Amino acid sequence: MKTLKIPEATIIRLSVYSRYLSQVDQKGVVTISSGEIAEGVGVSPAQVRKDLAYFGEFGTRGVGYNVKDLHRHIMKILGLNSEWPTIVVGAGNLGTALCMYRGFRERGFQIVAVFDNDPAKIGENINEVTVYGLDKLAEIVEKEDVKIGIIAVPADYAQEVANQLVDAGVNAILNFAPKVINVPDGVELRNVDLTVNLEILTFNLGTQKRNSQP
Amino acid sequence: MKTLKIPEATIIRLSVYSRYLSQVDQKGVVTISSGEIAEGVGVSPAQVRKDLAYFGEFGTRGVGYNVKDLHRHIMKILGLNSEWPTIVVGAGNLGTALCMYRGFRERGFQIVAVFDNDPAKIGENINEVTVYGLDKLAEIVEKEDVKIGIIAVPADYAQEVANQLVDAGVNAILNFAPKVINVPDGVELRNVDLTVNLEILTFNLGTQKRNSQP
DNA sequence: GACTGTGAAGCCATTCACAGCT
DNA sequence: AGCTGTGAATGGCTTCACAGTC
Repeated sequence: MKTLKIPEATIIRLSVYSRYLSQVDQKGVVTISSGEIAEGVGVSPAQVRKDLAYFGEFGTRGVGYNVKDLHRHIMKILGLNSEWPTIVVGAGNLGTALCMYRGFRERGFQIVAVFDNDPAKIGENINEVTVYGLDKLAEIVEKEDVKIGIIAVPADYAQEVANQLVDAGVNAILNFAPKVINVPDGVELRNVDLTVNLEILTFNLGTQKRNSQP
Repeated sequence: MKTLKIPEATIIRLSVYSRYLSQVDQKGVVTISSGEIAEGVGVSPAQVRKDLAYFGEFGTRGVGYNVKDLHRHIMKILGLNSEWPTIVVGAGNLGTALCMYRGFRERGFQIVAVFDNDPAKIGENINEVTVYGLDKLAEIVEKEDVKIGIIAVPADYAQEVANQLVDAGVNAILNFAPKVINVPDGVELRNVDLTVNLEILTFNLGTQKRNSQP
């Protein structure tokens, strides 16, 4: 099978393109060029074309891309043509915020349950999502056919929770705990470290000062 | 001045190394090799050495690195040897979660104020941080010497808020709104898009299935 | 004339492999 | 003997430039 490897950077950009296209579509625009997309999201036109070319020929030479078609294609590529039942582990501040975050549902990620070990929280509702004890994890993952788990617990519990998610049958994990965790082959893992991003800013502020006389 | 360009990936890893080193330090370990760091954070030993080599010679050949020294050096490189007063704009779920998030304060990012336009929220306290109207932005940025602003408002307001932050004198912006925003040269900008990360997972789940017969 | 799709070139980051120090 | 620091080699992503299509 001809599966040339796709750069992760390309996937990130496709995700950005798709959001931009849905904005443009809502304005009623029918056709768009790689240059206009590039302008709208801050990359080069060649980059846009190259990214799309990994997956097929979606445009018309001399004309551009049909906005609706291209948007639909990208959503399909990203696997967003169907719903993804998702769970959050950790009903603290971050976990609660994630449950309430609208952006997830808008893109097809429906949070079907939250898990926490604090008895005071179990049984409560966060934005119509019920908090369960971790002992219910496997049961709900199976019943709701959950493939994606989000870890929003303190760093010290992250690995343990990851293990439980894997055992329960989850295939993909988004980890918000600032700790490196290990998962078996075949389980997808991504880490979002909120402080890393602030630290890149402070690093850049430091070098900026250093380079400020041209 | 000899300022060879540092890859951003290196900065991200330095941030991860520093957290790992503080864990190791707390266990009382005095010396560590590039191989052990690599093992602990999931990269190659050569990568660790290369990353550090951009900034100087911190190790001892034949021995390794002194944990405390290396940690201190990396914190200095990242600009984390002093406190960074920080503000959050948007007192919704995400903004509230960010204010309550302990990880920020642990690394020296102190959130000194939150801003929102909702009169019902103004004057309230979130985790000892007061919510102000946006009209107080410039005043507080100046008074508290704030360099970093975090945007946690809906996508449609992100650019407007970014402009106000820049006008108020903020040098660095962390944007959580799923929208491309523009800032003038000299202002550092990073975007954290929570849904992008989920979408990379779903993309990978899709290709995984496709490649599953070896 | 305008814009896509794509091989080739250029550029940047990672890995290799070994000299140099303790 | 063990481990760092680093030039050289590799691999991968981005940009260039142009042939192909409408």
